[in-house]
Amino acid sequence: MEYQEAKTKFVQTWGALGSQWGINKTMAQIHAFLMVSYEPASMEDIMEELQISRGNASMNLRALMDWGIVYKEYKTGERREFFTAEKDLDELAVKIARERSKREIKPALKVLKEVSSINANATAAERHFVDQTTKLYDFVLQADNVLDKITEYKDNWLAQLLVKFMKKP
Amino acid sequence: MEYQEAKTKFVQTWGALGSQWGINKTMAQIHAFLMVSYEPASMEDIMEELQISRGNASMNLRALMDWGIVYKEYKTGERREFFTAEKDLDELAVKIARERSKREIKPALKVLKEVSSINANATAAERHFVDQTTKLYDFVLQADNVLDKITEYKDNWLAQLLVKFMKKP
DNA sequence: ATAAACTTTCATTTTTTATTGAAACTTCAA
DNA sequence: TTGAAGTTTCAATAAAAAATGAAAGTTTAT
Repeated sequence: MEYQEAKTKFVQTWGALGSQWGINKTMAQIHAFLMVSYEPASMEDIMEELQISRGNASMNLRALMDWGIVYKEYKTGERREFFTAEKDLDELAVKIARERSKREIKPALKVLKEVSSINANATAAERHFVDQTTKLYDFVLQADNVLDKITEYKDNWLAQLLVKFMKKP
Repeated sequence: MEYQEAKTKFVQTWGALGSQWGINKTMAQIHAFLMVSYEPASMEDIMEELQISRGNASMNLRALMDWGIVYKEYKTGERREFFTAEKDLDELAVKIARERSKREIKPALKVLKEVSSINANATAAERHFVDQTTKLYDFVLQADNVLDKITEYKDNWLAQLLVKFMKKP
């Protein structure tokens, strides 16, 4: 396999992985492309490489910047804007984790809290509902806290986590 | 809020969370419904509660059973099949993690390995590509290993993880 | 102030994904 | 062995999500 083929394959795979995890395919592809680009890329470069429209490129670049994992760059003497991706993987993981926690997990927690707090214990079914949603709330809250904790390490959190787990108690 | 309303809200929310994470909405809703059901539910019950067709219910129940998080139950003297969800949250998380690792992460790793192993170091761009995809491979591999390790604990892995992280080194 | 170079927006269209429903299949009881 | 009660399959359809592209908006140089 040579360079161009490998690059395309990588971008496609990353895009597919993205969709499986609820991230728009093109967004994941642009990110993949920028991650392996040696130099900052212009919107034209991206449109060309991924064969997508200007609007699509613009909207997904904006989304990636909102996530904090793609940056705009200005080259002196150049009118156009260029883009680069966060390339530090620890930093990338932390940002994705934070963003998904904020956008998806925290709102879900709020609802879990609400529905587990209803006043209903007339029937066994009602008691079971309250019991189960309470457990779920506790579980998700704890998971979210762990996520917070480990991302505090920032640098090398994954390696540290592995070390901790190698020496079982 | 009373019981029925809370139940519906919970099922809807769990369904929405599912789609955000790449799991078909109905599949997540059926799972949510079964998790808070005190008694095993028949296909009719599920169709009724979620207002979905027989085919849809059948296909998503099958998928949930493939994931190992919903079980068939037979009631003596009953012709119909009943369904229950895995209710132990540690067990549930472990099964989901395993399945997603097997279906999505492992295949992605295979591709990362491939594309990072190409023979290309003629240009700076080529070297950067190999370097970056190698790092990504290592990172994803490590993450997948951590996932494996922590799910080995099975019972209460989340709590243990939190404990480990409370006492920072 | 003008216009060239570039970016953003959003109504429309396309693509992808999920759902339906009816036919085929299975199982069990009589 | 027949048929009633139930389940599965899958081609057709519907719904949801993503992409297009042209018009509107910005920015900068002159």
